[in-house]
Amino acid sequence: MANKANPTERIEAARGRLLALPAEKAAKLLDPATEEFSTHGYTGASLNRILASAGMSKGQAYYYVTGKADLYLAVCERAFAPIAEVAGPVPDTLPDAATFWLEVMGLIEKMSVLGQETGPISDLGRTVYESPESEAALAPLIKRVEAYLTDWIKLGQRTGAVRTDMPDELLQTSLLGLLSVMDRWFSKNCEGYSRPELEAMNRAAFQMLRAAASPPEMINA
Amino acid sequence: MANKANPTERIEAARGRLLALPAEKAAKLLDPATEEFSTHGYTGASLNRILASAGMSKGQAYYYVTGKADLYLAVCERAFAPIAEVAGPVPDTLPDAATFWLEVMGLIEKMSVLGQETGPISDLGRTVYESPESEAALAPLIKRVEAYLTDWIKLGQRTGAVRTDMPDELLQTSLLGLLSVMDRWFSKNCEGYSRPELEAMNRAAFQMLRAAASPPEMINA
DNA sequence: ACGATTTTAGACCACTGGTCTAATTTACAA
DNA sequence: TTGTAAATTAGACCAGTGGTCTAAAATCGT
Repeated sequence: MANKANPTERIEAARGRLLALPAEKAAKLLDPATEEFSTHGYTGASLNRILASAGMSKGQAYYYVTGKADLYLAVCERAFAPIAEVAGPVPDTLPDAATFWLEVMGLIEKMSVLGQETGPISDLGRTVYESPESEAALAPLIKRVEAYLTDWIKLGQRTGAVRTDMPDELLQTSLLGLLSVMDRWFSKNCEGYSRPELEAMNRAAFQMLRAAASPPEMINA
Repeated sequence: MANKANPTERIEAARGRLLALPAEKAAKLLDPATEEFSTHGYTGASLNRILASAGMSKGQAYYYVTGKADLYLAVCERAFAPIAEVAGPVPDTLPDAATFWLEVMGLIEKMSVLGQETGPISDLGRTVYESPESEAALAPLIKRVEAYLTDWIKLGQRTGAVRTDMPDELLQTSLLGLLSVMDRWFSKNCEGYSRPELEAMNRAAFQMLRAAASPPEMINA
């Protein structure tokens, strides 16, 4: 039977079917969806356009995904999966602030390299905070990312590398915002610059992040 | 006559009629529209809902505004007008970096005071960069704001207060992003804190902005 | 070969922003 | 006051939206 299943069950059933699909088959739906969400944002994206360009019927798609929000979540989870993989766990302790920033720099480096391989994930990333609707759709994903970032910030604070003079949430929001806006810029403009120029800019951007995050005592004037 | 007017003429005609309206009459449409755009973002907002809650017919509204994009622009321009007013012109020169930051601090202070008076403008502000569609709709407004910010940054660079080690656009994007994300946080969370706490947080946030913008030479470790 | 289950197709629904015409109201002149 | 031209309003109408649902088709296990 299993009819009249409550919504939670329904979405989980559909999710299960989608995940059971061979990646290649899932891509038939997720690829066009990724393209559409990237270029039009969440609310602006057209499900019908996605279906048309995927060559699927509505019934077929809705068998693997319960709606637009669900599809959006699936798209983002797939897109961000490699990043999550390369991220790795947050260390428990570090000797001092300097090594903390070295670690962070390495992490960012890895991610930016990955970003260039994987293609422009930023266009999709910028849609995340587009509207209350999009945030709601991605709530589970967002929660995980923020928890991860929080762990790093807390580690930074333990090592004395990160300021402790404002509420955690404000600090975290600010740094995440700064990071994402920079990421967006780089992914948009990286083609106009040479490798050495890019590296210099990367260094400057990293220094900016670090300066923002560091305790105020470390600033001169 | 004046039929078959080209699109530019049409929108200007409508704009003229809207501006000619007594503010109180215009508010009948713009107030519900502001509410709707704030809570649902640009693409997510429903024109029909706005019209219903304004008690206007479609024909009436479209007489003063040529479409959703146009209405959105009108809403944002009205909402940001007082800010633009209090902003004032950018000085030509300043003696040194310290006074530059004093000026900036004063400016931010003025704006945050105004923000608390005017009500939560940030909910609307966050919708600006929601999607390509919303950005396109606000293009004229965005251009003006960014030009203003650029002037301040250039002044800061002339006085040695602001770093010059990255492309103008990256610097500007980053600082604007940082500012807006902070503004959003404050407008959302200011009610949970006492006055002294708020002031302390404000100081910390400002210091963070300053640290990010300052030339790297000014950082110790 | 048969019955049960999974999968697909697409008609259908209430809604979206936008256009257009016809009616109404307003303004002004004779 | 009346007549007429212009400004303003009402709402039917259109193609397109995300989402639901039923009935047919394909697949599987026995």
